[in-house]
Amino acid sequence: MTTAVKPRKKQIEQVATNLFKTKGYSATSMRDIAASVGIEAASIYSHINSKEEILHSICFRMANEFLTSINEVLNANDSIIEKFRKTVVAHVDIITGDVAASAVFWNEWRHLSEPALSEFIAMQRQYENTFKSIIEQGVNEGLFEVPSVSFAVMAMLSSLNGIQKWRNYTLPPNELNTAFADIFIKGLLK
Amino acid sequence: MTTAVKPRKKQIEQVATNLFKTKGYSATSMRDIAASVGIEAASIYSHINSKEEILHSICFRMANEFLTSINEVLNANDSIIEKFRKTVVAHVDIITGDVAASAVFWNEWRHLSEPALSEFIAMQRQYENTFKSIIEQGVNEGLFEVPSVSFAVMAMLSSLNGIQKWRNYTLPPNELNTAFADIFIKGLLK
DNA sequence: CCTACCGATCGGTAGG
DNA sequence: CCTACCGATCGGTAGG
Repeated sequence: MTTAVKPRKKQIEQVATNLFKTKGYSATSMRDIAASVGIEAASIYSHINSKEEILHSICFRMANEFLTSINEVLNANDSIIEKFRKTVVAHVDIITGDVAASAVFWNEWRHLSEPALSEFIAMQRQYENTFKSIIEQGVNEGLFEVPSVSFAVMAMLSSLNGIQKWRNYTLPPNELNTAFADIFIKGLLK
Repeated sequence: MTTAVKPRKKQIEQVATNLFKTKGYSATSMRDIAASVGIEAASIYSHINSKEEILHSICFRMANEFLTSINEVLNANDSIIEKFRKTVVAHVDIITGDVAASAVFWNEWRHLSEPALSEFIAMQRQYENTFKSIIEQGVNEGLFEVPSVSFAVMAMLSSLNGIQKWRNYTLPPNELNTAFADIFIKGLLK
């Protein structure tokens, strides 16, 4: 029986992700990460170049996942309500699929330095704007009624992204995604 | 014309709150705070005992505000929908009333050490449970329909608490509070 | 409120 | 992947 050995680099990133989530990026030292992996701090640098490189990798991987997912939904041939539902479900699935990485993505990106910081913020805005265009279309079709489209997007995203702070999921992931879709579709309907 | 001079201690706390919000508690040094106030780092200690004391003060002040507010609503003689509405409005008002302190309350409390940490978590739970009891009563009266009361509370609170991360309010505070109440009442109604 | 300073810890490097 | 170590910075104190 062979044991699947996780490549060190992946292991370091995973351990770091969990520590970044629990303690925060700044409060997590390279020695914390090394100790969790079971090696010396200096040895980490055989696999990665800096602490920020790990943060960069997590933040941009998640940002790409979110953007890829919303673009797929956008290109499908669905009603606007269905597009909205699919976007919410996909967003929740990405979060529950990797809660630790989502927490880092949402809470620790501010510790990126330029130019990565600006790039990351631009990706965030792009995602928000795509989501906004979906709600906007729902309003234009007379299906949704909102006091402000920006408000609706931000209220939604804050709610979904908050999952990573929950002490428990309250519902299993495959019910959580549709529960979110339902509550917000109802909330936005005219 | 006399200029109202802010007592040093209050000034230090306010400056620290803003820095904790922007950079995070761990990444904010006493020297950062001192520089923003315009004094030397060592001079801070004439007014406060430790960095954590500032965090403690912010977190517990906000926790008490939230708990006081929800208990007032609970004791009023209103319909359950009205209680729900008032709770949401009050919650949003507290956040928009001090966004920086709310951000610290929501994002930095994990850096408290025991026994304050456990006390703080208990207060959070108490608030969530009170909110939960309001929704539960709405369900019992046949007004609300939710897949899980815990889910509804957490989805709500995540959404409201997310305000502190918004790049802009999307709506002025006196419309934001009722917009939140409306969207979630609609979302929870049977 | 300042100067001067403490021990601890940080991210990271040299060299093997 | 390790030992040994670097300069910088941390929260905080002594003493005025």
